[in-house]
Amino acid sequence: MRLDIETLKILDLIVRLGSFAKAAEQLNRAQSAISYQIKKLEQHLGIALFDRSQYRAELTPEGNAILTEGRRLLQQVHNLEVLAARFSQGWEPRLEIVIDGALPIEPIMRALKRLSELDISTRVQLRTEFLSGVQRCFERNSSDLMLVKDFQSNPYLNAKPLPTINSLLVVSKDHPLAYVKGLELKHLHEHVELTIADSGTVDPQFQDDLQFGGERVFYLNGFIAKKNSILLGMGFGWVPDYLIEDELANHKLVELDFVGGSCHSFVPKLVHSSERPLGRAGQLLSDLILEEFNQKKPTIE
Amino acid sequence: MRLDIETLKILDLIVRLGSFAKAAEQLNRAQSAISYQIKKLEQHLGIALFDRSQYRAELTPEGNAILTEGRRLLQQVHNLEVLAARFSQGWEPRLEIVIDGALPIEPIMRALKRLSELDISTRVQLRTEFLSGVQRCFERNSSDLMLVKDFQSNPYLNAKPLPTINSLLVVSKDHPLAYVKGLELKHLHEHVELTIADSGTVDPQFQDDLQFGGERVFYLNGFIAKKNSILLGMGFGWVPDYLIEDELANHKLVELDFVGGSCHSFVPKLVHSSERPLGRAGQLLSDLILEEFNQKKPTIE
DNA sequence: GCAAAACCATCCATAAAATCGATTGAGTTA
DNA sequence: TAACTCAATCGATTTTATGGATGGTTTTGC
Repeated sequence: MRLDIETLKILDLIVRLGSFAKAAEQLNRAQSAISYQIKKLEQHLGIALFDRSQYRAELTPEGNAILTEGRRLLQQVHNLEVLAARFSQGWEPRLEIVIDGALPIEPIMRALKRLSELDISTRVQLRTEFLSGVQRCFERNSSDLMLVKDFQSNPYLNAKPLPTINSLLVVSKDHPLAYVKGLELKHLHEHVELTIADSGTVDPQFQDDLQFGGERVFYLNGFIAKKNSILLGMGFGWVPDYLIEDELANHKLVELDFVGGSCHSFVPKLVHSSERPLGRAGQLLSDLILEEFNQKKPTIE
Repeated sequence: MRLDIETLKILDLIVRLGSFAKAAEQLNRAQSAISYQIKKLEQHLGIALFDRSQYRAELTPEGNAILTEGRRLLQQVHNLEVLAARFSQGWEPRLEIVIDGALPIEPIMRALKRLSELDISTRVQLRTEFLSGVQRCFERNSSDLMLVKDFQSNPYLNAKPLPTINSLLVVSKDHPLAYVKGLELKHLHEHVELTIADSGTVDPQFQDDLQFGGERVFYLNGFIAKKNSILLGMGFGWVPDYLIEDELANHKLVELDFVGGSCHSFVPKLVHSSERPLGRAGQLLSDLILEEFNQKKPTIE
């Protein structure tokens, strides 16, 4: 004999309609069933919810207090059922995404915002890693989606290409290498290279294959820090072009004239594993991300 | 087929103990009953709470989300049951008290504070009225207790005396009446009388019987306002002595030498109606109020 | 002022549900 | 490999909820 939700609903209905009989009618039940339930509730709680001394059964003050609490409870029950309904419609409870810090964050944020505006119950967790750290995090945490610059393929990973991003080899306009024509590797080795620490490994041999192998390499933990360091003249390095459009236009940064090339393109991928199929929110977010990327950043050859 | 609390408790227990079987044992039920309830819940919610593909049934992410919400719900159910338990032990849900503004508020506040420290669920409502307004409010609102200077008795009202309070007829030291010996009524009539508006009636004939009937009477809405007005030299009036001990000691206020007497004692009463018997909190508060009054303000002859 | 209607409690028979005990098959431990 | 543990399932049984009828009030409508 326990407190049950159904009886609280009955209590609420009785009070709203004003009588046991009306509540019974509304619920398509016999009035005796209503009386029985209320009596049972009163016995369980050990208090009189209704004062039956008058013609109409009236809520006691205690009953009123219980009703107030009970209504709060009913609201919460409703919330729980809505949550369950969402899940049963395919909305997964949580969605974890890992992205490479080299990719622009704005389209992702716009996609997340649009997802959140749909008022679904899925909780989204976003992580940023670098280089191999993305895939390592994706696999270790069984994440649902990853946005990578590059990844080790396997039969279960399903990748969709995103618009190409160009990385430029740049340096501050005040740096000794600026405006020098026909730079060779040996020239670069005389200066500090700024790069991003791979968050997936501590072993330098697996670092970014775009490194030049000079003696002085500074590892930074994000492209914003890298860009700022380059702007301060600390060294040279690769930076995605979308981050430095302004600085290139006003010549605070200049592209190096490196004989090996100063522009490097890559095709970022949106990846998920078919071992862990995407739920409804995952599919939706996946679509939104593709849409946002393709809308804002037209592909460059 | 509705969501019921009992099943949420079972769900919680399964997860805490780690298996259906252990939960069944703890609940002194057969394991089949537990399976049955969980299956029913899953059908009701339309989602799988457990993943049964492995040896041990494991919570799905959806199940985990439901469990989290469910635990919140169980907490609320528990609160409701505690509330009911308090009521069944005699703690009434609310308690309304009306006091006369002429009485000192500190002992009442101390009593209320001590009551609240007992962590009971009774909500206390306090009102301040003046003179007949106290009883009018008490009767109109079916209040539980009143603290009055005076009241119209009836067979159902049960009054307990509180320590005597003295009202003094005082005036500012700078007022023309100050230090005048042998004042008669006609002298008083030449000056402004300050008094408290009876909150129970708008008809002046039922006003405080201590009024002097002069032509210029200012009605104020509280003793603090009255005291301040007297201090400013606006007129004379009765003020309870506990409010003006300091001012009398440093002679900012002086007692009038009125031939009709300048000190008027009254015995405040703590009253409740036997038509509405006090609940447990009412009795307790009643005791606390008596204790606080008798402790702090020893009776004066 | 009287009859009809509304209100709620109670009783009893029955329909619906939860539970038990036993069994099965899969997985784990020693 | 034998002994356990785990959870699903099934049929029988107990427990609980419901419907319908009745009775004692009080209110409403005429």
